[in-house]
Amino acid sequence: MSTRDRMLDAAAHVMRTRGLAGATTKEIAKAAGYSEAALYKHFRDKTDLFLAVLSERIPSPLAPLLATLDRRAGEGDLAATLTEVARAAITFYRHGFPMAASLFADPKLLSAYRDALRARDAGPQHVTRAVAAYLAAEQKHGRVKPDTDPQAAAALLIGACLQHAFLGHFTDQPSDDDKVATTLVRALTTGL
Amino acid sequence: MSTRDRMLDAAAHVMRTRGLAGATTKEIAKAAGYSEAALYKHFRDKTDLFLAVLSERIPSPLAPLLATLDRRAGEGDLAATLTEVARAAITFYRHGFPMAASLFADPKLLSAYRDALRARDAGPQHVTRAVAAYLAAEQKHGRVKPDTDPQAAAALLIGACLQHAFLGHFTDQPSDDDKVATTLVRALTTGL
DNA sequence: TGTACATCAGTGAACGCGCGTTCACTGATGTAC
DNA sequence: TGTACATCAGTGAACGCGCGTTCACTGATGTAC
Repeated sequence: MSTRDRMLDAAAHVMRTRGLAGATTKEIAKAAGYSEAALYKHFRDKTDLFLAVLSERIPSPLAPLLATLDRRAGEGDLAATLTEVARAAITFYRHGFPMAASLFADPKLLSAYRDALRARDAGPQHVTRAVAAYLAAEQKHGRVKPDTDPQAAAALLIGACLQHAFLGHFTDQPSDDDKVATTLVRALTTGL
Repeated sequence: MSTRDRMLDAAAHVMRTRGLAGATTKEIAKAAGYSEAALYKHFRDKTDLFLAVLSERIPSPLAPLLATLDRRAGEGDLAATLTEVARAAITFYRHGFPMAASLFADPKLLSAYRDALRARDAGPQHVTRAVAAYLAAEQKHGRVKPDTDPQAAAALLIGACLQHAFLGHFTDQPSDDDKVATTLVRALTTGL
């Protein structure tokens, strides 16, 4: 594992545990086991380091899963597939939330990150979009009502996952993610 | 308007526009039109000022609306009521999001705010809870399917509103909130 | 193989700066007699 | 009404501190002949 990787891991860890405000060069260097000066051998400045953390240390277990959705339309159990997606989304959001939210404390960093995401054609919109595409495909297979709006339905499900992860951090109480995912999908399927 | 109020307004404004990191005593004092020293005549320290801003300057147009929901069960158009709630939620979340998210940059401040909310029995969970109570009441009136889970349905709708506000900040593109609210409610009502 | 030099990862100590906070103060307004 | 004093909102200037960043450096490893 390279020095650079150790520094990124340390920075990600400090950002998650102490928040963006507590993620000083001193703390990060200490956590990585190097001097502060060493950080500057691998990153131009602190912003450069943060952007690297955001790009390389926000895991995306979601992307591979979403990529498989194309092929799954019309096959298997629709509700089970959606539940799997919801569970993954909750996990992903729970993990990424503190760091993503932190960015709002520093508009400059936020917009730099936004630009980086745009350049890679990535970003939080893509989750809902992929699920919407899946639902539209299922609709063509006749497994979703023809008058359902796939985009809106996807927004409901993914939004609820985001909120669940957010509330988990805000209220600090544990919860059974599997059960929540199942319940949300059932409610979405049933309607009012 | 009291000096204290002017200071709180200024602090809220700076926090929203420059982020928590840019909300220095210097910037806040300048925005309020007072010296930095004057801030300390009205607030013990910076944390005290921030907590006052959070408590007194995060508007809650939502609370009065949610309070009326009790009485609305069984009356008027269900979809219209939900759409009204969704619209208000989007507005509320859009306005409050940057400041709330900023808190994740400073875990100490976050937990102090969480304690303050708990003391007032307030917090983000209450929105979904109030909507769930409303849906449960409508269910008793027979206007919502008996096998629908009110809590989950409310989580879907409110979560989607939160996500919509979040994405609005993250991607910086404008959107037609009324249309989004309508579409979400219709998708929730229809089911898959 | 030995020697002389180059490269490179990493460091300790210092730097200037902007931060939150405090200090002794000023000048306006209120109060007592 | 005038005078002497108290109160109070607000200030300018200074404070110590921790921040991000840079500097001249060290010691280990690689390379040339």
